[in-house]
Formats: sequence, C-alpha cells, structure tokens
Amino acid sequence: MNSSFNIRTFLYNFSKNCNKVQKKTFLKNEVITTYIQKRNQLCILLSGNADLVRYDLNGNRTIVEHLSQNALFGEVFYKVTTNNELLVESRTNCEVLFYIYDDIKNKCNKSCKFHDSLSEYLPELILDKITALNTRIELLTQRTTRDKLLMYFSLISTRRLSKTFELPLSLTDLADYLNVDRSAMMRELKLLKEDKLVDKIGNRIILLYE
Amino acid sequence: MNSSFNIRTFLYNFSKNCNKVQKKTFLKNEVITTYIQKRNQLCILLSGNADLVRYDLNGNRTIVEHLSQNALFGEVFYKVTTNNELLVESRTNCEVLFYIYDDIKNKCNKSCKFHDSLSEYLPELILDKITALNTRIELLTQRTTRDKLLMYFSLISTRRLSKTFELPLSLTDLADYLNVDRSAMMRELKLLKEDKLVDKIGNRIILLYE
DNA sequence: TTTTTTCTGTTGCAAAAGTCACATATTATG
DNA sequence: CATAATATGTGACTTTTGCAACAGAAAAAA
Repeated sequence: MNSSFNIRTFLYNFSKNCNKVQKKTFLKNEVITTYIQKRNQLCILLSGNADLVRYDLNGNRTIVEHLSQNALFGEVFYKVTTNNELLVESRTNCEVLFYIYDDIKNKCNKSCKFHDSLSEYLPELILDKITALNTRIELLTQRTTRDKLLMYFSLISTRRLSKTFELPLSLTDLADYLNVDRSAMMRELKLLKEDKLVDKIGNRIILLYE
Repeated sequence: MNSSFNIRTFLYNFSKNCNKVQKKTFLKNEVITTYIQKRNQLCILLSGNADLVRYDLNGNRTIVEHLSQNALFGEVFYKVTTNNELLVESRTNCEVLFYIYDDIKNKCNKSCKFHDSLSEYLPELILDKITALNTRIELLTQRTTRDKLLMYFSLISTRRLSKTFELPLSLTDLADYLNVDRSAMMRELKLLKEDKLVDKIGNRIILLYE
C-alpha cells in the first residue's frame, strides 16, 4: 500500500500548516464523533481502526461501516434522517483529522499545502469509500445468514490471498456487521462446519471448498 | 432542484466538445451497461430512471441501487469480486454519458469545458451518491420486513413532503429493492393495513401514524 | 492473583420469512 | 380488440431466524 502510506504522510504533515484542520488522537474504545445534523463534518482516519455504529430505539446495535486507515467519515456523507444514534468508536488507538466540509471549497488561503494535497487525494479516497459501501451492500443483500458468512469469509480470503485467516472481528461484532442475531449466526457457523465447507480453530477460519 | 438542473445542462452541452465522452440514449427496459472488471467506466445519468440490478447464481434478482437524474454509476465505483451479473437497466427513456475514469485525471486537452465543469460538479454528485448508498444501507440493516417497509415509506414521505404518495416502484421491484420475498412483503403490507399504520389504495400509500 | 466483565457456544421455543401454488387484475402487444 | 405477458393478492406449509436463558472460556480490571 505505497500510495495509501503516502496519503497518510502528506495529510499528516500538511495538517500542521492549516488552521482549519484539527488532528486528534484517541485510545481504544473511545467515541471519536457523534453524527449531528447539518454540522457537515468530514473526517479522515489517519491510523487505527474504528467502527461507525448505529443504535436504534430498541437498543439494537448495527456496525454500519468498519473504518481502517485513510477511511473517510462524518456527516457530510450521511444525511441523518432518523432518530437513531450514530457514533464512531475507536477499536484501536486512532489518529483522526477533523474539519467542516465547506472548508474544502473555500480554501483557507491560496497556498495551503494541506488543501492542495487534500484535493489531490480526495478522489482516490472517495472511490475507496464508495467501493467499501458497495461491498457492504453486496454483503447485506445476501438472502441467508449462511450466504452472508460465506461471502464475508470469501472477501477476507481474497484480501489476504489465503484460504486461511484470522477473523478481524469478534463473533459478536461480526453478527452486528452482518446484521444477524448472534446466536443464529453461531448456529449457522456450526452447520457450515458440519457440512465441511468451513473450519474454525479458535479465531482462525479455514475455507474448505474448491 | 436548480443546481441539479444546471449540472445536467452544463454536462450535456459541454459533452459535445469533448471527444473522450460519449452520449447515448436508451428506451425503456434496455440494458445500459454491464459491469466488467478493470474497464473502469464512469457513467452519468443525465435524465430518466434506471436500476443497477444484480442476478446471482440462483437467479435471485436484487435491485442494488435505484438511479435517477445526475446519478453516477459504472465499475469505477464497484469492484466486481463475485461471479454475479451486474447490469444497469433503464426504467424510462434515458440519456447517459459514458467514459473511462482515467480520462478525468488526464484531461483531453487544456481547455476542455466538459472536463472543467465535470471537476467542478463531481464532488457534489459524489456526495449525493454516497448519501444514497448510506440510505440504502440503513434500509437494508432494518431487522424485519415491517421495519424495512416503514422506513422506506418514511423516506419517500419525507422526500415528497407528504404522508400520501404514489409508489415509484412496482411491488415486485420494491421487494427486490428491500431484499425480501415478494409474497412475504405482501403479507406484511396486509398486516400494516390491519394495524392501521398504513393504507394503500391502488398505487397510493397513505401513512396513518403520528 | 483474584474478581469482574465480556465473549463464545449451545439449547428450546416463538416469530418471521421464504416457497409454492393459484386466482385475479392490470398492462403490453400483435 | 383479443391475447399474451406481467403484476398483484392470498393461503397452506416449511425453513430460517430471532429471542431468552444459561454455562463455560477468555480477557480485562482491580
């Protein structure tokens, strides 16, 4: 990931030159931001992992999006239409850049290197984001829990170039991510093992088909 | 929607000046494009309505995204990872601009008005797209068919500023869009009527709550 | 280290959703 | 206009999923 490393470095260095941008750091399991209508915040995750999480009125938790290095988030991307709470929570230590979206159009001054490098890299970052959202939709539109699990495993497997890999999420979080009941997911996982399609040793998944 | 009208007009007029862009028109129910890995096509729907549709190996159809005026689509936004077929199908007559994404960075010439107006409007169009995708995810992460229906109705109702509105989709398409079985959805719709939460007269939905 | 908290794995039962099959209505099309 | 094709509406039945509850394992905190 050379290019993504560069993006981080550029934005990180140049953010010091721009007085409209704030950099903050977070420890594991902190609230990075809460989505607020009309504020129009745009954030970049410079390092670490975080989740965009929704809590509905019944207390159900959904992991709307899993965010990793260079991911974009903030309410610029999300019209808050319901009463649900939307939070971004850090999963590891994180570095985050914050600012308000209007600033992108109205540059802070003519020669702000931060804004220059941002406009250079934003298209790339945004395409990555859209691709991630489409992948998420493809996962969610699988009809059954079994299909969701198989597709999720297949995605990770492709990403790691291996039929064997560690799960990057706890099983509880995975259920929230796939939008299924945890115990129903556990049951389906057991059936997948019984059908010899998947094996699971501790945190490690082994795909047995093909 | 003044600004969206302007976007269309600008892109439409300037597209004639740029030899890297193709404009095509389609009748109702034609295939506008098929997603092909690595081609990196980017398309803009100048007018009309279309659906991005996925057919899986079992023949299940999913409406991945509903596209209306100024919507962006094409495989730039979508890493084709599975064997599923992805098609964009016109629902009404459509005008569409096509080109290959590399062209955006490598302008066709220094003073191409099309590329100028595209880079001006692209951020806005892209934010709209991301918002649409997030809305879709919010719909899909509703736990039950009833919740999906209520949320869908509420979205349309907000958009139309009215508790009464015509369904913009056939019920068959709506089921594919909400990713539920059609007859199960019909059953839930009947229950919603019985519970006096929603009424339905022909194609017209009336929200009865609040 | 001990205690507390969270995560994993499992069950029986209830509720929801999918399947199939068919009748009727509506819309296209020759 | 007649006919074909597609969409809507419904019911009986099966499968899948969600819920609640609990025990043991693992991880975090004291």
